[in-house]
Amino acid sequence: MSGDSDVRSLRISKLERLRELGHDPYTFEEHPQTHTPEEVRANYSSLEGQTVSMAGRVTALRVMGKAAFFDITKDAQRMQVYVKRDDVGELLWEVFGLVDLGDIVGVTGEVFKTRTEEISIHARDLKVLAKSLHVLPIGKEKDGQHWYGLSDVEERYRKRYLDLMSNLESREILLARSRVVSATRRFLDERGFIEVETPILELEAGGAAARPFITYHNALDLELKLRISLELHLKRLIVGGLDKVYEIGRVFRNEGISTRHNPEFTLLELYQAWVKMEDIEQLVEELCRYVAREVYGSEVFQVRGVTLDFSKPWQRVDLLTEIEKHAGVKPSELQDLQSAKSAMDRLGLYSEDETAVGGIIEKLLERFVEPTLIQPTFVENYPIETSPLAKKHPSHPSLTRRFEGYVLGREVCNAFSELNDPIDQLERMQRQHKMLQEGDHEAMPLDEDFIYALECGMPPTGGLGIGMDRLAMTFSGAESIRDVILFPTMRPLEQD
RNA sequence: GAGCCGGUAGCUCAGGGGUAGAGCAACGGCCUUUUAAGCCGUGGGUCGUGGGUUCGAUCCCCACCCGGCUCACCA
Repeated sequence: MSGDSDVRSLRISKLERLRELGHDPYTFEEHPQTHTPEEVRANYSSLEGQTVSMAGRVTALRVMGKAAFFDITKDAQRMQVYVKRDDVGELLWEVFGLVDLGDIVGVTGEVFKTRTEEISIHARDLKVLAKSLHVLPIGKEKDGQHWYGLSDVEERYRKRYLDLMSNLESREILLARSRVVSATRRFLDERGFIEVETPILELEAGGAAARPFITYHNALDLELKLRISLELHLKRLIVGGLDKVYEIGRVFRNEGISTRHNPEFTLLELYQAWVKMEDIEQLVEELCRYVAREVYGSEVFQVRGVTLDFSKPWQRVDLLTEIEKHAGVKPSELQDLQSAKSAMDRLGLYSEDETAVGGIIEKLLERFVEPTLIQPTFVENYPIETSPLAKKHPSHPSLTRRFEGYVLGREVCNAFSELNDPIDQLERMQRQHKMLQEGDHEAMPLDEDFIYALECGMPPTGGLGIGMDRLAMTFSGAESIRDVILFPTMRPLEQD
């Protein structure tokens, strides 16, 4: 007997025996939990000899004839339980005999210390609250060392429940993600931002450069797209007079999957009327301080061996200056496509498909500058070609009032003084639309109603976008975006 | 999409042209303070899938599937 299906039928017969004994696990609807394991340990002196109740999954089982020790675990806290036949009687002893590693049980008994001084519960009552019909990948652990468990990456993502019960680190990373998101929401709410929800199903997916997912509405007989950004709807709300709005929502991009990309991910976008780029930079600094305090209890913390300091203002650098510094390409070389391409060639980079200087600048940034931006840094002044929704730089018509924030060599935010000139916006969107029609799947469609909204007058506004998954990676030390997404997109196993 | 690496028992892994091993888990026995409990015993595998080479393939070759990493893509 060792195949999992054999185990399953064996455990079902144990389940039937439990029912014969009048102990059907699935009839129990609750179990008292007077204390957590931590509370019992913290208050041992007053609890010694007192009766307590708790419940959890059986994560270790040591049977010695007519007595046994077992561990129950709940909320990553473990408690040892002692059962003795003479104390619980024949019936409960038989019930206990039907308990397997992985079952969910509830116990009631007195707090005591074993010979080796471990605080434990001396069980007087025991309930099986759910049986596990499968052998679970519960590892062994002592003094921080681990044996076995579940390490197969694919299985951890496909069966996250097994990952969560057997890998404490996965649990901690995902809890950190949750704290990052809720802290962000709290921070913005406290500052008077209004949280809104805008459509996921759109006629045209705009606001970013990405290929959308396409779906279909039967009743309207209409092809719809899943949103790729939140931007164009939120700006309409600014026009409407909601001066501080934000949305934290899922967006969908029909693109490749990597350690930094999942087809659906969580985006925060916020817009604040009457402020400019520099104010948004300050907001990002304050937001990160707030999140750091909530997650780590400090504005300075260590992640992956690096000490990140959010207490100080972020470093501000100029995009083209940094490219010159790290790639050796002068700003003058990045004024026309021809010399930009030859600079790429000089660096041994492929440049055949490049059609605009903006794209080359972004590539150089990614390749040479990003890896150097470990401590929090704002890179400012992005090219207009790749920033179709940002306000022009007043003295450099090829640049915009845009910045991106970098931490640990990864982009964490993208922000700008929003373009509110409807004529300029229309021209830029028409240019994008033309590229789209010429086959660039990632170019932006023309959104006429958005232009109309701008024509009605949008106040000067600062905007910000943060990939919450990447922010969670930064604050949890996760190496892959899949570690901060509970159920990442995977190819299905069976293909029939 | 390309390159490299991986897929062997429920889990973690080793092995390698003659149809497979370990530890944990499982099953049976002993054990009334153990804690990676211990001791004795038992069972369990389409070696990712499909072809090919071979007397013989889990191993070699090819294709495919799934995953990981790197690159490309992703403003």
